[in-house]
Amino acid sequence: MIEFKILKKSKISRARLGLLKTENGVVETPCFAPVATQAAVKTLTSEEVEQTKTQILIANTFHLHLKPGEKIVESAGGLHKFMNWPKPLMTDSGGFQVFSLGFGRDFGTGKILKTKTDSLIRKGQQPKLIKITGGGVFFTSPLNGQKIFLGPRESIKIQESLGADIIFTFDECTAPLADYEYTKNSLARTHRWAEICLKSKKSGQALFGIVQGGKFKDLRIESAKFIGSLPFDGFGIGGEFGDNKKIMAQMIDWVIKELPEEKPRHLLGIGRLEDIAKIIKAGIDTFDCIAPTRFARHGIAFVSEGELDMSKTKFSEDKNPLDKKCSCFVCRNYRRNYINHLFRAGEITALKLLTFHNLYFFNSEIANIREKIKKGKF
RNA sequence: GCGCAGGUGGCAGAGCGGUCAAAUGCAUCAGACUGUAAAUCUGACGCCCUUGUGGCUACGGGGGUUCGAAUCCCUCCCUGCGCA
Repeated sequence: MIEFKILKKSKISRARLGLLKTENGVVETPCFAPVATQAAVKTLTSEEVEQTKTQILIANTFHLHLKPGEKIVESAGGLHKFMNWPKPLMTDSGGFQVFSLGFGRDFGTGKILKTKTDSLIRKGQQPKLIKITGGGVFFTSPLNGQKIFLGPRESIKIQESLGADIIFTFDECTAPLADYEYTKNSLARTHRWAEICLKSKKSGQALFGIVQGGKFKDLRIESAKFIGSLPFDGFGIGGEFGDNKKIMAQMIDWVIKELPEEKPRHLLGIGRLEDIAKIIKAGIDTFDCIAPTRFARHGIAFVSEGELDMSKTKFSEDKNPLDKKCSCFVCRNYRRNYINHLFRAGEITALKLLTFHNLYFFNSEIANIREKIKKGKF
């Protein structure tokens, strides 16, 4: 079980300062959760992740079900022991894979639409490789074509075996191309699944219900009201976030107003550097995103100036640390020219150094924000 | 000196008479990435412009055969290997 305590509410925004207590430790919120899909933050050991001041991780039900299978994790004593991460853990339900391996893959789109397209996903339409039904989703593993069925009961059962502190309801993350009717229909299904998840859970893990509804205000509000009315331990806000960033904050706003105040809210899959302040001000307590880790592997350092592509030649003679104000071991000990060299030389150390820095930098930025909230300045 | 094999875009390396401004890989440059199929993906990559079934210059140098040559012939230069 978890306990959520709100220490302070901002008077100038919806931001709040809180403590999320779990059996494996306390999370100071607002807080970022790095993504450890396959029970690992890519390039880092769990010990290294701890050194980035990370408080909580999120792993993935779908991927761990495929490999190595929840039985193996369970027999290892659960995810915490399996990956030697003694701190709080979340598992995503597999609902994101309904999108990422479905329409996301078919249309080559992410959760936020970049370019306007005429193609819309209409009610009744199915992705090429997966089949979404009322009872759950038939996946085709992209790895080997294996067929996997995941519904609310299956997802909860797997998540119980994995043993994270916080688990999520099985939902359908809808695509930004989904039209109103598709989204409405999908939402009804996601709501039904949420109730089933709630009923089928036997463990003492905290269960977060996920709000969907796409870009449609009435659906978002309807979803927040419905999910918010159920006895979840907290709430996830998922799905697409519109055609541009301006809409995103507004969409969070629609939802947050409808959710019970005393419970934690997790924003699923959002967290580029530029988003942090906005989403915390919108009232988000925790959020996860692959950006700091994946971008690191693609050469991007998150620093005070913004996102720097450390693989560019312009850094080949730059003797500065990644960020002058950052106190992580990478910034204390290494210079940009070295990291640039590592990238150009294809050395995997480059990926590790940037991953470490990005996480540390993210966590520091958010720690600063917590301080500001405490002082009433955020 | 003789014999053999070669000289192709930044590099490696295909092509061996037209569909070749020239495969592919690497390198380079630019862009993307938001609950991770991602140490990934996309695009550009001879020069010029009015950006096009456009123009120009190109496959070691020079000459030739041919309607047409990176591709065939002659010659020169260079490289590698072998033999003196």
